[in-house]
Amino acid sequence: MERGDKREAVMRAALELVGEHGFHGSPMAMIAGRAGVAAGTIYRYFESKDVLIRETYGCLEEQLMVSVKAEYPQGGPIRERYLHVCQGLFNYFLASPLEFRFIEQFHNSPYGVACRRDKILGKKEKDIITELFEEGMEQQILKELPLPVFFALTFGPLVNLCRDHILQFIVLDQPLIIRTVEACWDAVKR
Amino acid sequence: MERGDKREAVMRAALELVGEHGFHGSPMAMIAGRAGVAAGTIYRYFESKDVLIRETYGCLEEQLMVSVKAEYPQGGPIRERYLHVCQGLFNYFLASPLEFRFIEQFHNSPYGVACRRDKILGKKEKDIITELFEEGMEQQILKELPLPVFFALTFGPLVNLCRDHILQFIVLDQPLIIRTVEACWDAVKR
Amino acid sequence: MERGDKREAVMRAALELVGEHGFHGSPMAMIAGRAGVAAGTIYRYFESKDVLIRETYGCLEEQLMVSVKAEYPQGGPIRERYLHVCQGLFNYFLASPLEFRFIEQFHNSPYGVACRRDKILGKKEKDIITELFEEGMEQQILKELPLPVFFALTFGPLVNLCRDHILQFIVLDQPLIIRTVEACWDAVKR
Amino acid sequence: MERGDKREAVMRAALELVGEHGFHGSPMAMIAGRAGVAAGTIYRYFESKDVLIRETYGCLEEQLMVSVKAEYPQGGPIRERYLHVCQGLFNYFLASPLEFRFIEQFHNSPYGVACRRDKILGKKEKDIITELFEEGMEQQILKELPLPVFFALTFGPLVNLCRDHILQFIVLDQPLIIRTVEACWDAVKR
DNA sequence: GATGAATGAGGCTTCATTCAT
DNA sequence: AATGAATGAAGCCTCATTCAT
Repeated sequence: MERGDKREAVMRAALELVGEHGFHGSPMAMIAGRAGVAAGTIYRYFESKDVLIRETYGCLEEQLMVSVKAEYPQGGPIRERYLHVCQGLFNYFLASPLEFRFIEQFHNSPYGVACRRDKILGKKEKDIITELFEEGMEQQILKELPLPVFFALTFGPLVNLCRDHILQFIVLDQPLIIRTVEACWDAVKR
Repeated sequence: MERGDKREAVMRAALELVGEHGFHGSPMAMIAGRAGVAAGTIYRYFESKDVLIRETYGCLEEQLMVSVKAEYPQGGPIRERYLHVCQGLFNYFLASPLEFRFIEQFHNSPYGVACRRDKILGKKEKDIITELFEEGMEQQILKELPLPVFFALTFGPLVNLCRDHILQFIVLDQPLIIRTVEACWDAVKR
Repeated sequence: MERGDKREAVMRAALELVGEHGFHGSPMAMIAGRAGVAAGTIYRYFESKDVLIRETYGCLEEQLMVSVKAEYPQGGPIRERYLHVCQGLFNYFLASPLEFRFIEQFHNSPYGVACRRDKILGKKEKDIITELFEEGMEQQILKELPLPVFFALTFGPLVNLCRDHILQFIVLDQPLIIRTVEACWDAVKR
Repeated sequence: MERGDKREAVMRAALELVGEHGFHGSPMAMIAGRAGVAAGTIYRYFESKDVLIRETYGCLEEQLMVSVKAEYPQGGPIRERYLHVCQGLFNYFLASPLEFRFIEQFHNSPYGVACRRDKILGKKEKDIITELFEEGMEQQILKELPLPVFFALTFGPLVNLCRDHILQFIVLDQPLIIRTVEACWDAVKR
């Protein structure tokens, strides 16, 4: 296995195990085992378990944004852009259940809170979705609400349903996804 | 302290500590300390830590339903009942941040998944909210969607915003709560 | 074994093992084994290995001072008091080789340096020996030297010889001890 | 870098790091880093960490003896020779704090004990200082004492004070060094 | 019933040493 | 000869659970 591969393998193992059993159900030794390396080896690539988790999350977030931005109708009507983003997220998550589970676990942990704080306080670059909401409000197409409310109205249902789908409590097909996303649009539009 | 009191004290301590520090940040010894009992004593009332957590959750869920049902306009219009339930939940959670945090932690853990499975598969009695959605669909006031989608469109944003409020990423006051709940209504109504 | 006994047993085990193998040759598990308790038990009595070491040292230092002060000819001539202290230390150390080894290891470690710094900077109460040197200088019986030099001229040889004796590189009997102590007196006296 | 240079570099790095952080604060990887070689490379020159430490010590001891012998008034009066040796050692150690720290660490470790045993049991060649003491006794200039007592009376204070100086608990200047060495002379002389 | 000291498995991390390149 | 990634044993510490008092 080559150098980069090993790093990848460790992150992949962390992704899988955390997705399946949570952070506390995923000891470093188990991650190492799944990755096919010795326990000590992980520490050549990641300073600590915390760092491993955070970097794994970082990669996932990047992938996610890439997937959302793909074919994004920049400059198109707000509604179209909103539907595009939501459907993109749905499709990404449903196609990547492990990634979804990991991201969820991350957000529901001290890591995630700190991360969210940074984002809301604007320490991270303003993303495509924030822009969308701000522009929508300016154009009086969206309701006049604080940003976190838009995020809640959009990602709250989305995340909820992806989880239910992955846990097989519901089956989401394209038509249902579209109808759900349109319901979210009803929530945010004026 | 009497028998029942001791049991209560332990659950209260578990609630507080888990709300503050999560399951893994709340050792049994610490729960015992907070409850004012010896560590071993907890095991006279709860078979294991898992059981303690689950029973504590059970109590919280009951309280929650009581609070939602209070002054519930049974027989009134769907919209009014929907708004009543949502506002009730918002107000309950914002007034009980520890309870909220505990419930959230619970739902994002293996316990929570099993619990949710039982509920969706109908192993538990049909609750007031399910009734509301089913009736609304019958009357063609609500959209035609699977139940889990209604839950997602409603509780997704609600939980999201309560968390943000408790973490002080946003300040929810009554007007904003109302506008948010009305946005959720827009999502579910036809 | 009773509560106090267990604490004692752990310190005793630490004393013995550190004396024999040094700090790094004395893992907590080995100390526990020697003390006849489980590894985790040590942590009921001592917050960490560091604390265990420091408290063990503290006890030894107390014993040492008790032994030095016993029959101390307070108010007697400087020379007599000096010889008394030195002989007391020699006899204590030779009778307690494990204690000696531990104290030595402690002094030659980061712990010991911090401890020494506190003592020299006067953070600890002025001890009987410091008094002796200061009084001796005032009375012009001792040479005019900084305190650390007196300590070096006295404890340097003393510690060196105790080590050699314990390692059986030399055999110290009472006459030799007396002659050695008198040689030290020659070094400090005017 | 040539073969010899690399070996030197490793020993130099070991010296520095052990002097600064002790044996256990100086992992092989860190020594390698400081020396500018790969970790594995060290093992081409030294069988193990133990061997590296011992050989490094050996070099230092040689240097030390060279420094002591420089301008040594061979054949001169005992007192002059004694003062020369002691002052030489003081000056060497104060000018080479890392070397001093390393030597000290070495002596206070299992390595050091074995080393000392060999020296005292005469397995090593008789050194200049031993000669000095033996000659001084013969000439009845020095007290009649076993050799280890002379060593203790001389090196005990010396090492003690060098440490205090390096740790900045005292400042040794030439006059104070001279007065201290003379005090040691008072201890050993008849 | 209540206590809380004791247990020991298990978690994270370090580091001397090896070995394929 | 040199490299440095990989190994895995071993260290410190935590904590759910038990049991003698």
